[in-house]
Amino acid sequence: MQVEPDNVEGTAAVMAQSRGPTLAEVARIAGVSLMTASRAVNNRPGVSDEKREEILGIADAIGYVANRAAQKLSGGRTHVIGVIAQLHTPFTSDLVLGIGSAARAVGHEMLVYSLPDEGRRPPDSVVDLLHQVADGVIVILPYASDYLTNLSRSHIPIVTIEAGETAEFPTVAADNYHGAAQAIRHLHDLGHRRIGFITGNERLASARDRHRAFVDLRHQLGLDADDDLVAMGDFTQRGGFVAAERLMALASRPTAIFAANDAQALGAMTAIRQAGLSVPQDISLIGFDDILLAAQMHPPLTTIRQPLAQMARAAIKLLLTLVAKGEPPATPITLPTQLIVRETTAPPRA
Amino acid sequence: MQVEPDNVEGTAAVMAQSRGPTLAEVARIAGVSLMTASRAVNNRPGVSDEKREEILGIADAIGYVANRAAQKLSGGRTHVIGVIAQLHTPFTSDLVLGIGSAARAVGHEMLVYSLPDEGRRPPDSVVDLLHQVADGVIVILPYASDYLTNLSRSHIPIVTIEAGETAEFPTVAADNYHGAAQAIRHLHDLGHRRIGFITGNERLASARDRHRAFVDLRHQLGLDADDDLVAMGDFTQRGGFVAAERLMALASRPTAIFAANDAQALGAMTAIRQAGLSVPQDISLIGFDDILLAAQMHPPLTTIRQPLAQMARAAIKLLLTLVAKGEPPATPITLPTQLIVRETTAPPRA
DNA sequence: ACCTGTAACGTTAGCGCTAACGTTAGCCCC
DNA sequence: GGGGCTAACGTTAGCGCTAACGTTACAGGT
Repeated sequence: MQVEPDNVEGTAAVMAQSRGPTLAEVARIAGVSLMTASRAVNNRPGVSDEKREEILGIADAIGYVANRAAQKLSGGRTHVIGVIAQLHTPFTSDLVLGIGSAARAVGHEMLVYSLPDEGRRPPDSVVDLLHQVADGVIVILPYASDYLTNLSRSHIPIVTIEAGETAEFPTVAADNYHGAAQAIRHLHDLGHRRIGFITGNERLASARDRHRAFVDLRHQLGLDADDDLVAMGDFTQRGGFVAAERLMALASRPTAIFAANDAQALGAMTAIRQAGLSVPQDISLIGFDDILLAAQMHPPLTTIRQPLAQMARAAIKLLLTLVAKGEPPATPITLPTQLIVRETTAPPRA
Repeated sequence: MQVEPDNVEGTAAVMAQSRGPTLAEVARIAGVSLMTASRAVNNRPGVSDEKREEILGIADAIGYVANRAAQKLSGGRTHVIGVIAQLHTPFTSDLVLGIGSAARAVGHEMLVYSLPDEGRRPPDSVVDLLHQVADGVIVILPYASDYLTNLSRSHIPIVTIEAGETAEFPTVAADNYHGAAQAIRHLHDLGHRRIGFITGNERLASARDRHRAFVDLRHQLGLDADDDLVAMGDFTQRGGFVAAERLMALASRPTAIFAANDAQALGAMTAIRQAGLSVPQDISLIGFDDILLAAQMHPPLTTIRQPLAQMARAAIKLLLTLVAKGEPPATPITLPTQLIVRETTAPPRA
C-alpha cells in the first residue's frame, strides 16, 4: 500500500511566502551600504551622481520595488495616500477617482477603503489600517461628523472633504450655500415662483447648507413658501423618489423642483413621470453635484457642478502639507460651484 | 524686537509621527511576554483561557490596534485582501463593493487600488504595494490579460475575475457565452429575426465569448446574418452610442439590439432616441451585466444579470484557499447568469 | 524514581527599511 | 599646517510584529 505524500502543497505554501528583491540585494550588487542604496532610490542627498545612477540601474534591472510597509514601519514616507469613502454613492465615487488622479499627478499612489453601507459603522481601526501604509488619510464623510471625533486624539494626518462645521480636521468643501442659491436663482429667472425642494441627509452639513440657502433665497425672492414644498430626502435615489411623490401629490403642485443632489433628482424624475408629467414641460428639475450620470440622463440634467478636480487637488495639497509640516494651512477651503444648464429646466407652463 | 519662534510647527511635526499603543504595551500591562500577547490577540493556542481574556480586555481598554504592516513584514497574516480594479466602469465598481461585503463576511477588510484610465498602464508595483499589506490580491482586469503575465513570476497570491482563457491565475467568471445566448433567445422568442449586436472590447475574453454566442445563436436560430448587424463597441457608453448610430443608419434597421454590456446599452438608448425612435416600441434593447443603473433607467433595461455576489464570494474563497494552501482548487469557476426582463424588450412592430 | 509528553508560557532572531549618528577623505582659510 | 568644514559614504539601532525555538511545570505511565 503506497501513500501519496502531498508535499506539493507544502512546497507551494512556501513559495507563496517568497518575496521580491530587497534593498539589501541592490546594495550588495552595487557594492555599497544599505544606506547609500536607500539614499539613491529615495532621491536624497549624500550620494554622488555616478553612484546614484549605478544603483538606480541595478535596482531597475533586478526589479526592485520598495516595501512600503517596511518604509512606514521604520518611520519614513511611503508616498501613498489613503482614502476612506463610501463608494456606493455616485458623487463620492467620482470624487475618489479625482483624488486618485490628483495623487498620481504629484507622484503618489492612492489606496481606498470603502465604507460599508450606512448603518453598520466601520471600526475606527480602518483609519489606522490605512495609516499603517499611507502617509495620510483623506476622509469623505457619509455620516454625521461625530464619526471622526474619537480620531481627533490620534495624531494621524487626516483631511476631510465635506465634513461640515466641526473644525477638528482640515477640510475642503464646495460652496454649498451659494451653489444652492445659484439653483434657486436659475429657476426664479426662468419664471418659477412655486419651487419644491428635496432635502438631503440633514446630518450632513452640506445638506443643511443647501437647505438654508433654499429657505433664504425663497424669502429674498418672494417665492411661495408653503411648508409642503419642502420634502425630506436622504441623498439617495430612493429618497428622492419618495419625496418627489409627496410633492406630486400636493393639491397645488410646484412648477419646479430643486433636489439637494443629483441622485435624488434621478429618483424625482421617475416619480414625476409616474405621475404622468414630463420634464421640463410640466415640471422643471435641477440637481446638485453634476455626477457623471447627470449629462447622460434623458433629458440631461440641469445641475450645480461641484468642482471635483479642484477639491481633490486641494485635499491632496492640504494633506501633504500636513504630513510635511505637521500643522495645516488655513481651513476650511471652500470652492465655488457652477451652474450647468442642460435640458431639465425651462420656463413654467403659461 | 521680539522674534516669535515657530516651535509650534516643530512640536506638531513630532506629534504627527506618534503612534498608537503597541502589542508590547499590552504585554507589559498584562505582565506577560510579547508572544503570549500575540497568541492571545490572534486567537491562537498556547494561552490559558483566563490569561487570554485578561489580555484581550487590556488590549481593548487601551485601544490596541494591530499594525498590519508589521504583521505582514514579519511573515504573518493581516486579514486584509487587496483589490485592483478600474472603478470608472459601473460593473467593475459594483463588483468591488460586492467583494468588500464578501470579505467582511469572512472577517477580512478590503483595500482597493483603482487603476487609472485605460491607456496609461499602472506600474506592476501596485500589486506589490497591495501585497505588502494584504494577504492576497484580487484583480479585475480591464485590459487584455497580458497585463498580468509578468506577475506570474512573483508568487503573490492572485485571483482574477473575468480574466479570460489565460490559465495563469485562478479565475472566476460569469458564464458569458450562455448569458449572451439567453439574451438572443429572449429576443428570438419575442419574434425578432433581425437583431443587431454591439460588441465589447474584444481584447477581453468576456467580450469575445458574448460575440461568439451571438454568432452561434444567430446561426442556430436562423436569424438575419448580415455583417452590418455587428457593430464594434468597446464596453463604454460612448462606444455604445457610436455603434448604435451606425446600426440606426442601416438601410434595413434591426428590430432589436443586443449590447454586450449595460453601459453600451445606455449609449445605444441615446442613439436610438436621437434617431427619432423609441424603446421598445420601435427597437427592443437588451444589455448585459445588470448594473445598478439598469433598473433605474427609463424605461428600465432588460438585461442579463451577472451573479455579482456569488462571483465575489467565490473569488474570496479561492484567494483564501490559495493563501492558506499555496495551491488553488479547480478553476476557472464559471457562474450562471440570469435573464432579467424589464421594459426595453417587446415584440417587434407588426 | 525515571522517562516521556504536553500545555503554557518566554527568548531570540529577523522581516525591510530609515533616522541618527559615526567615519573618512578632501578642501579652504587664516 | 592645524583647525574647521563638508560631501560621501558606512554602522547601529529600532519600527511592531511573528516563527521558531527554548524553558518550565506538571501529569501520567512503568
